[in-house]
Amino acid sequence: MAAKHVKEMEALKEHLGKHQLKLTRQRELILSAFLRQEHITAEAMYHQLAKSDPHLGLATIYRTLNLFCDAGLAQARHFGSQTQYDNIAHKGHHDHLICTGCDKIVEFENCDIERLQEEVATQNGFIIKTHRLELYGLCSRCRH
Amino acid sequence: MAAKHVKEMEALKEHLGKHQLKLTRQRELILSAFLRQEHITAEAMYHQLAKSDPHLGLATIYRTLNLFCDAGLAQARHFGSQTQYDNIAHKGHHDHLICTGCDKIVEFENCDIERLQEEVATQNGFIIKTHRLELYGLCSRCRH
DNA sequence: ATCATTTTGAGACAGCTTATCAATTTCAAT
DNA sequence: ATTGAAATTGATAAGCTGTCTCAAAATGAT
Repeated sequence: MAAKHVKEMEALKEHLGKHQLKLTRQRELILSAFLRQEHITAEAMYHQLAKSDPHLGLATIYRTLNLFCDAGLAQARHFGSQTQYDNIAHKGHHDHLICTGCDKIVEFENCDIERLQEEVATQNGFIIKTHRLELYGLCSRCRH
Repeated sequence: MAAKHVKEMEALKEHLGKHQLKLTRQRELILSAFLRQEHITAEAMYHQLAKSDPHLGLATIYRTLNLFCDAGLAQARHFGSQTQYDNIAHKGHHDHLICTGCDKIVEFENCDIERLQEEVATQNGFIIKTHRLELYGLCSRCRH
């Protein structure tokens, strides 16, 4: 367990304590790997951790990532046919401009949009954990 | 085919023509049903259309809804374990607030966000055709 | 160290979507 | 209107993602 993830480790322990759950070697391992990512799928983590622990089961990874969601450390987001588990602590979110002509993807960040999103959420009694913004259109080259 | 959906019907025909695809009774039927919805799952449409055509296959509905996505009439959105097909013409410009606690969906519209999106796109040489904005978080009840 | 409780790993299982393929339908060219 | 190549359909098998089952192992309070 890297020292820099102590805060998240404590948060997990607190959740475990409150719900009569136990701290296991696997949960520590998966948390450590998870906190290094911005977002990851269970399958990707399964392959990534196969080196560290070849016997770590896929079901355990799913269970543990869902546990992280319950503990407020992760956020599940359905993307394509898979579930992405977002690292809530991770900063530096960016959105996407996607050209439907050539599939080019441009990443961008806009504080004003983020602020307005918060405003909308507050008006509706929501607290935002993550978001997804994708703008689909034609880039300058594909516009002809 | 209802007369009010002529525009979408033309758009579909144009797409079919460009890709050597054919206009079938099923495609007309499914388009007609789809345009009456704001968003729908393949399964829901399957049951809904069972009255009109008991032999219409589920696979055909999936294929056709995906065709509508290619034609720019629909947009697939993965939510929970299912895929929602959004009616782009009907939906116009509204986005979603999604509660990850109870799966509640609140639709909203915000002109300022739309304007900023256009701004970002212009700065990057893009012309937006559609977009998707989803805010994930907890609603007032699930926040505890 | 003991022992009730929780967790794990492996595979079975379930839900949603796509692939397969023979039979049918479409549509451009007669 | 008929023909025939190509696309589409319907039924179902197969694939993929994620959850459930359960015996064996690990945890942690005593």
